[in-house]
Amino acid sequence: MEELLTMLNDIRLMSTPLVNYLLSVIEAFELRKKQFLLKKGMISNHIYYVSKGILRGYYEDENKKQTTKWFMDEGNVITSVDSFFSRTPTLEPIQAIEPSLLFGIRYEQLYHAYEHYPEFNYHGRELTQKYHVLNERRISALQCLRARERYLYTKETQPRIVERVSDNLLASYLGIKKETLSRIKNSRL
Amino acid sequence: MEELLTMLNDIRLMSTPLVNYLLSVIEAFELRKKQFLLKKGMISNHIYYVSKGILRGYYEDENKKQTTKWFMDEGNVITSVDSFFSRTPTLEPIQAIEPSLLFGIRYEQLYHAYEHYPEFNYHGRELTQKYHVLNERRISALQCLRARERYLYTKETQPRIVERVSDNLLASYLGIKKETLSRIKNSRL
DNA sequence: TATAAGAGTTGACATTTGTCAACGTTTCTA
DNA sequence: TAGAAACGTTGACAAATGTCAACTCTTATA
Repeated sequence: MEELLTMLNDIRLMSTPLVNYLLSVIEAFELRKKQFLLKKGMISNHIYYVSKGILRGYYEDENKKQTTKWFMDEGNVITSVDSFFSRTPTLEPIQAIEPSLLFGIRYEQLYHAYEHYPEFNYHGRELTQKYHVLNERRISALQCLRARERYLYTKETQPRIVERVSDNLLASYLGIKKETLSRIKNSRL
Repeated sequence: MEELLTMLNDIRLMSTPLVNYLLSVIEAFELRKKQFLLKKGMISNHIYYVSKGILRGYYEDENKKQTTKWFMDEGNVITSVDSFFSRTPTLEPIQAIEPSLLFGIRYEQLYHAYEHYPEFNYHGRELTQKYHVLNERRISALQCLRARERYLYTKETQPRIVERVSDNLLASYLGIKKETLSRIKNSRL
């Protein structure tokens, strides 16, 4: 919890009333391995800070084929972005890959903070910008690079993630099959 | 200019001092067809509102192969996101596809507004969120769909863009070759 | 207005990646 | 702790997409 406040204060020092409000509404969530934080069809009502563990958001098509859209570990802020901000049922379930500890705030309470503590929009804007920039880079990688290069790029830019998740999940994040990833790793491609 | 203020007031009504500040720092920019708004290696110092026209941001690799990262037309807010927010030289030149009229504000003046008119962080946050959500959807399309489906999805979700740009540029946006796009359009794939 | 440059199409063929099936190894879990 | 499930690897082959070259048709421009 302390670390979350530190992260926010590092963006810009928060006033005591704002801090007190946040402390009064933020809740802790514990997840077991493979447990779901959000299931398909639900509206994402919380945004979470990852204190411990690693999670993924994914998409599952009609044929049950899963595509991992993101991995997030300690220090990151997560939600099903589209669902949370557009208030619609999500196509993107979120699942813990390892046992995880999160701190979450509800949508209404987040917007209450934005309305009543205008300074907090600064934090919201900076955090959204951060993930927006990361998404821009991810789009470049998906659009411009081939399978092998996407793997090397991801290993370079997100080494902790690559070490931490199974090849099965990593392949679906890279947009390739696990067999192809295996061949790439063993230089057969 | 009026339309830009309307767009911002629609997000949340702005105070008169904020409006006056914006009016004092926003400049108009006119571009001819094919003219550059931003060239590779420059730091993106402005963020722009597109009043008339259509532009693209793209990436060019060592072999001069271009990949269009986005198209934006009337009513949108554009910049080279990574460069603008991380204050680094851009890899993403921006070029007008048609003659265009833009209204721009400098980075320093935008942040001046964020600091001195806290209410404006609300607008910055909402706009960043909007494009963040669009990027999330684009990542899904790039990662989950094949060439033909990406074309149909883009025609469905951005019909104005598909009608307005050449197949050459559209193909590079879809991450495929113009020959492949031609075959898709003529149902040979 | 002649000429060049750009845009879209098509065919033949190459390359990349996926599919399916099989197998050994590790890790859960009843 | 035995059996099942998940994971990673490999081979043979199939499907998707790229490459290159040629050709037409339009559009821009000297």
